[in-house]
Amino acid sequence: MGDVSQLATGLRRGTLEFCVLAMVEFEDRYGNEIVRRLGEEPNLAAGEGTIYPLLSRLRRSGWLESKWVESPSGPPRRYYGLTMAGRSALEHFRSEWVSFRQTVDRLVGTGEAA
Amino acid sequence: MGDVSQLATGLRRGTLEFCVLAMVEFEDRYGNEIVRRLGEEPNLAAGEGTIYPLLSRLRRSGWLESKWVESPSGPPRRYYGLTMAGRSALEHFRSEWVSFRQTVDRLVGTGEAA
DNA sequence: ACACAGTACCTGGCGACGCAAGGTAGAGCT
DNA sequence: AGCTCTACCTTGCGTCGCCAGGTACTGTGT
Repeated sequence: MGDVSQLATGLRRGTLEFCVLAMVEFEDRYGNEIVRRLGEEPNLAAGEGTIYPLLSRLRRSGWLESKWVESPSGPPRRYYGLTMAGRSALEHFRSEWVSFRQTVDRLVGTGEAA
Repeated sequence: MGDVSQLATGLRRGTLEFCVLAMVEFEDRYGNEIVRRLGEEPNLAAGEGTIYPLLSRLRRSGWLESKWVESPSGPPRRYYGLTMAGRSALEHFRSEWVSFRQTVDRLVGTGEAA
């Protein structure tokens, strides 16, 4: 567990799903696209084995909805978009995240333990 | 999983251990004390069943060391302190955290997906 | 002396989730 | 027909937070 490469993995937990929600907030996207875009974020890079199950979970939770769209070249894609519930979940996360971020900054940031 | 109360749980993952490291950076503390202090942090409250195994892991990882100290009233306490490795792990987390925090702020914060 | 509460430590089993590896299938090209 | 690229999904594993339960030492009241 003390492995350094595992550090980012732990941080992703509980945040990644909301980053995905945010990615489809204004524009529908499909799985492989999300994987590629996240791959460009140094701290959030996640493989297919992480994203596809995550998308399925979010769909089952009712936060995402999907529709199949034929690709101009290649197999059909499943496009995801936010549901009402997903939108409010994202909003809720935003406020929760601000609070959480501040707490961690205070405890860990400077070393001034509370 | 869509449960709201689970939100903070996911966020704690990968962060809690470094908050604990930070708590014993300048002063040795014992398990129950850490549980109580974390309980006062709204976003990081964690029970004994979380903290004691966490402390054991950090000890096995070589990031914490411990010594038994008799209590002025009550059973003996196991006090934890940072090792050299723990100190550098904490430093590493601090820089990693800043980077991670910025990425999440950018992706989720305003909704302006990258 | 005895029971009882308070403090302090630890563990077993469960569920959630990230992830590597492996699997299926359509589209296009030669 | 064979090959490659794209796209989707599943299986099995390890990690970790957490609930519930368990042990033990100390001090207090009767």
